Amino acid sequence: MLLYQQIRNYIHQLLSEGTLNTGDKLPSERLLQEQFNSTRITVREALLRLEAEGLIYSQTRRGWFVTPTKLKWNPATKVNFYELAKQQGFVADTQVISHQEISNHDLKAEFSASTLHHLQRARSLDERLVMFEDIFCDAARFDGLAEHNLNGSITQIMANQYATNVVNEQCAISVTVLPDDVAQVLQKNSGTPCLKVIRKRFDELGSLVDYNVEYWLHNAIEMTVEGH
Amino acid sequence: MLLYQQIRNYIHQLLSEGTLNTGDKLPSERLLQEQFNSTRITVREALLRLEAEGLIYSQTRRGWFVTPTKLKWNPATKVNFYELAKQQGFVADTQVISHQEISNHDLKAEFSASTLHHLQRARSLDERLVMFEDIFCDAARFDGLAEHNLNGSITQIMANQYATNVVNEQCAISVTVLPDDVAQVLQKNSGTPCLKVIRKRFDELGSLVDYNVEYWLHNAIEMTVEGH
DNA sequence: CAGTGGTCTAGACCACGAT
DNA sequence: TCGTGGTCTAGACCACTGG
Repeated sequence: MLLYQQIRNYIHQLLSEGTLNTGDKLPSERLLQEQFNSTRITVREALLRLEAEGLIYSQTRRGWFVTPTKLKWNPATKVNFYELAKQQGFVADTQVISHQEISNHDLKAEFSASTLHHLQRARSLDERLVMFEDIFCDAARFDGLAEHNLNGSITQIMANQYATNVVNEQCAISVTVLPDDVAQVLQKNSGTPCLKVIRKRFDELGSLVDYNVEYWLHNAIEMTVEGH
Repeated sequence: MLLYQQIRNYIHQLLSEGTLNTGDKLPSERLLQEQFNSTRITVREALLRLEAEGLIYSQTRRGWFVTPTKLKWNPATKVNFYELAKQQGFVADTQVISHQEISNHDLKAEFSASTLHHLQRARSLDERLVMFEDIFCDAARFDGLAEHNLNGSITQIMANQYATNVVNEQCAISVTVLPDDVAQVLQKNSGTPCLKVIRKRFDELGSLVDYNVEYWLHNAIEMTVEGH
């Protein structure tokens, strides 16, 4: 059998035995290298595959760690992020990365607005950064948005402060890697796999309320969808 | 800038310029190595990231190729696979990998059945293998299933031959890698990233009709979901 | 047959983390 | 200061593809 598969199997075994548990640090690359009389290149081959598999993740120059349980999330329900996380035993947190009003953006046409809010946020579960999002919405419609607490649910602010209710939503879900700027915020290497979710949300009149682009670490989330 | 990022950018550029188009073969690893005065390890670092990004894919010992457009698919609608592919300009194909009746499986309880059909199929778009699926259903309920054409829509067979209609469906979607046996069928390396979709489908009475596990090459599909 | 990707060796230097 | 992962060099052999 291939050497990197042997190493991979070995880690699999440590995981299934319970020798390694959620959040634990793996043996260092150099230790594994010695243990298998191999080289770091080969060891990393195994580790990168385990990462792609979603079982482990790395923290730059700190080590490799066992991935926690995935958050189960249904994009079609409007459950509050904190509530959802809490139900599943996570402590959730949100931080605003930036907020500005922009006037030259491809999305202007779709909103038929001259100025848009552009809000960037990052979210973490149990102190682990797992998601980055860009939120766009009409600046005129949501005038003074920034005066509210942007760490919480935007949906709630829209409902309570602007009498705007989302009644319809379209998601496009694909697998890709974190863009470089996002990777930096989430403290990951560029090239880290992710689930990209583009969400368009509409009000009763069918007009676009907001346009969100979310990047989820691929090993942090499992999506559920119900049909018909 | 990092060398592998330079190589990655170079390929990005070839793609955006149109020098490389859908299905084209990339320069060989050794050619890129010379061009950048580098080594294959570094070149492969770049290529593997581009693969994770979904832009290119490799065919063992044949080369690296530009990924075709992704199929847009809504798991909650019951559109025929062939029809969907055709609408988007693909030629679709399905092949049955295996079919057997099994009597010892974890799913037995969920079906409250003593024997299950286990059908394995692979699907391709434009001759490119992109999906593998395991289908489980009650062997007693769908007695003689194998006498029908299993290359087509199972949903249709169930509706037309067994008066069974799916009215409800639950999907769980996650990112992982192809299991080794699946990788072999799809002619990929084990460790290839994929989108895993577990689908449970129910009839009017709320009883489980079938249980499907689908593995989609991550660069072959984009899912769309509509909510509320 | 030559060319390709897949795997592997045996090193190296760096920047950053923990202490 | 030392251990860690991140990046990189300069090779090698193999199995398979394609002509």
